[in-house]
Amino acid sequence: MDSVVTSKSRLRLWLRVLKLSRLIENELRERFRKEFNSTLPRFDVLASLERHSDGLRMSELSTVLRVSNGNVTGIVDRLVEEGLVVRVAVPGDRRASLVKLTDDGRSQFALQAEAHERWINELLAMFPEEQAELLAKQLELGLPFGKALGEQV
Amino acid sequence: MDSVVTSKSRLRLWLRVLKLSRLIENELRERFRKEFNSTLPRFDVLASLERHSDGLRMSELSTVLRVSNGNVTGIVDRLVEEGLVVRVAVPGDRRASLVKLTDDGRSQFALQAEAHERWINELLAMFPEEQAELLAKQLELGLPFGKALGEQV
DNA sequence: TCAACTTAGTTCAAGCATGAAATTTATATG
DNA sequence: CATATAAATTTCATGCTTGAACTAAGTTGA
Repeated sequence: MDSVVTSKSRLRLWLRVLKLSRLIENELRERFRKEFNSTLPRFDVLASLERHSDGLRMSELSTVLRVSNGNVTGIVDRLVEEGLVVRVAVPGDRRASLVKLTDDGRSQFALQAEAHERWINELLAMFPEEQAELLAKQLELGLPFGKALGEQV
Repeated sequence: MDSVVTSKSRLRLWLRVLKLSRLIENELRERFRKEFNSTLPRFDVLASLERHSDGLRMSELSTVLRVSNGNVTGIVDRLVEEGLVVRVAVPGDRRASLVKLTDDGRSQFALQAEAHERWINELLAMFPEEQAELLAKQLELGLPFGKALGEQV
């Protein structure tokens, strides 16, 4: 019935996913700004560093977060200015640097992570836990070209 | 078992949705750039205008697309430069203007829309149609604070 | 009429994101 | 060793996005 290549159902799925993620992201952006005078990208960097307590190189950060190198440079610059992270020299390699959370960064992150989890539960409240679980599983299976890269989460 | 407010399953769901939408968006961005020397936001504007052939005001565009006014100004400026849309004066109201597709804009959009649909099918190929249908439906139900605004899609 | 308010849109500064070019340092290879 | 190549990061130009401030035009009502 449909053409060989094109399925309207996938397009519909994509539009739903996009709409949902935009909605949530916009709401989170606003809350991060108001509550913490911060942003989602900064939170993502802090979260990655929290998970890797030995620190991460700039290039590792950009792999884990799947964003460009230049992007990470800017975000880390601002986090350094704010005293939430530091760039530590790497002994064997003067090109590289290791980014680490400061104590302040770690405690800021703790606050933000608690709020983040609470907000997500609030914003996705229309999905009963069982359904959320199921949906997460279905979406996981389908992760495309997920060629075992950094594998965040 | 879980705390009253917080459910890990919703957080997991959110992270899946975010990951999937980032992956697709990044891929689409790259393809729009390479194939059409254009962007997703520009495509979104063209798509809205195609749907509303009488044209849309700036404020209507920003409502439909759920982005800020200033944002729409910039994107439309560039589309006007490229000759894909025009700003038409509104008879009764000298503050407003109606944005409309040009013939060129309409035919550019046709090309892009065909490719877009094809790409989505390719990128979401791991979801069989039935599953895509089902997932789309489940995600639809849950649309939060979807207070019957512009109702894109 | 005309001042107060509202509405439509633009401008602006800041931040995020990209890809390409440049810089600096490390590593090979002759 | 010396030079070529590769790797880690930064810089830069461009574009998207926001929220806040601003301009211009329409609307209201004393």
